[in-house]
Amino acid sequence: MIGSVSDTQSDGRRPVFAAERRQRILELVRANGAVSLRELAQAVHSSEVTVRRDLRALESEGLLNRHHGGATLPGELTREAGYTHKVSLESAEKAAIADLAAALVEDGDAIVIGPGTTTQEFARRLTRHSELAVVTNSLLVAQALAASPRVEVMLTGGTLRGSILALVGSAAERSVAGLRVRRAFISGNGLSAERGLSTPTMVVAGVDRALAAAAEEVVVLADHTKVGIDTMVQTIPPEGIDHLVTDEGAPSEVLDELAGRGVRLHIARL
Amino acid sequence: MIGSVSDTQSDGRRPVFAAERRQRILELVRANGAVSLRELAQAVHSSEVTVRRDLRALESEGLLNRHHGGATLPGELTREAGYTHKVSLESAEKAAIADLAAALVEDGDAIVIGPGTTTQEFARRLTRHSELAVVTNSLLVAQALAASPRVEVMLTGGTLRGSILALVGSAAERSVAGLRVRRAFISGNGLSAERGLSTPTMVVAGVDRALAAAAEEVVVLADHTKVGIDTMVQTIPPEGIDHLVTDEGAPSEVLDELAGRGVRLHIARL
DNA sequence: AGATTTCCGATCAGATTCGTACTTAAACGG
DNA sequence: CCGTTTAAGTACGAATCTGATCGGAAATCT
Repeated sequence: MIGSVSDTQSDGRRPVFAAERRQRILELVRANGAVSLRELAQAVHSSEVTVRRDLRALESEGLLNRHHGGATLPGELTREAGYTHKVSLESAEKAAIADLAAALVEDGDAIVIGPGTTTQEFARRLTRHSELAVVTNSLLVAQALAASPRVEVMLTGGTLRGSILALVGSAAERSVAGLRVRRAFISGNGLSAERGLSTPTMVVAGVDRALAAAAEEVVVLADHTKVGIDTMVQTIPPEGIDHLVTDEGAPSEVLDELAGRGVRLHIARL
Repeated sequence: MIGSVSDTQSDGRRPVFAAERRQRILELVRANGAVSLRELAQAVHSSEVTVRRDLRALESEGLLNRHHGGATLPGELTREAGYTHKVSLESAEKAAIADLAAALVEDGDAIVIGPGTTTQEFARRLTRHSELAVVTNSLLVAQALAASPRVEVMLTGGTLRGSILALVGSAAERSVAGLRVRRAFISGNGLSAERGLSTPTMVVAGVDRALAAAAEEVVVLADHTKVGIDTMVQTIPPEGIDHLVTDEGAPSEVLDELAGRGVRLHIARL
């Protein structure tokens, strides 16, 4: 379709090919960070429907993010891969999971807590424990425990990832390298029987692995919307997971498979 | 990116997407710790109803806490009684000091920021800078800068001191050991000409020293209530202080003495 | 403790935008 | 020369976003 160079009439009219138009759209979005659909249509001399189609294609390639009214760069405005939208209504499930997971913690324990809204909820449950030592890379988890005088909170170092308010990077991984705790409580964006726990970004995966490596046992906290889902980067293989805390909505075939690989299941009832 | 598209007069209409607006709201809440609903509505040029909806969505994602009249950072301690009380006190002086100190930062700098209400205020002024690298041991400073994509924030590791939401201890000191930045912006509880900067607790003093040691120049931020005061542990001797940013109320004899020891003075005018 | 003011939640209406179906135009091949 | 295929434009119903209003709840003041 693009190969039809035979007809290059170089006079006043410009034959705008689809690829050329999309490239121009990308340039505009990159230059301004956010451009409205109307402006784009005007800029490339096409109808809004055409631009919409282009945007859909570009979005599927991950080159930009589409919103109501226009498009933006990926990364700047996006939080973690949009999974947070789904999670927004599951607060009851999360609370139940957090309750159940808190039962796995005993006074005097040393534990690791990873970032995530579920683990944050879990951390709130620990304020009544005594003589707890908690290592985390999540600012929200740290703040949830900051007011508890009998819980010692250690934060890993690292560069701050603003979208999830957690510390990542080589410094974060190094700072837990010499650590040894009893249990690590980790969340993620997807959990499948084949690939285990996974998240959509590399840097987050790196620290998650490091956190898990510091613990004798790994406890995964995942509500049912994440069970059976695979995202880009694998963090913990199924064999590395010792406990899974989830809620009733999780597909049983995935749970059975995980149990077959040695994962102990804890199902929270609402 | 917000300021760059501010030429609304020429076009008469600017595309503000929902996601963009929410991001801006988050930015404001993180930078100020607590923002009223009315202020938010005014800042994003939307109705209060819309902001309320946004807040509801953001709260369900755990990114902020909302309550009557506005929203605050997530985490219980952020609006601890003593803390917000202190923030409101002398806010005019602190703001003036922060403004003046922000002028000492240039795009592309690498700086260190210590904990404290004044330095937190100072950090808020840096959200518009580009290509900034900030190292801090204060969770509040980190959160103030979390939403700025052009500022890289690195947190030291360490054990969390809940009362000031800052990281202390040997791990914190170690993590800045190999660091070298241009300027360190430090606050404290007292500043006298004889003993320099001081704080009432040992562990805080330890990190303050470590932070100062990582910078070529040390900038002390202290409002007039701290000038002439000595507290228990000395952190930085007067010779180690390169700049002092304070306000008009500071006793001139102390300032003169400090100037005589090589401290460059920056007096903020209200 | 009671009254007043402020703020929140819910419902409704207006406007814009999105998705899909349908139509038109051009290119390609026989 | 004509049918088929692909891209682009038009149209319309559906979904979404925003702003306004009103009853009720919460906080503040006296």
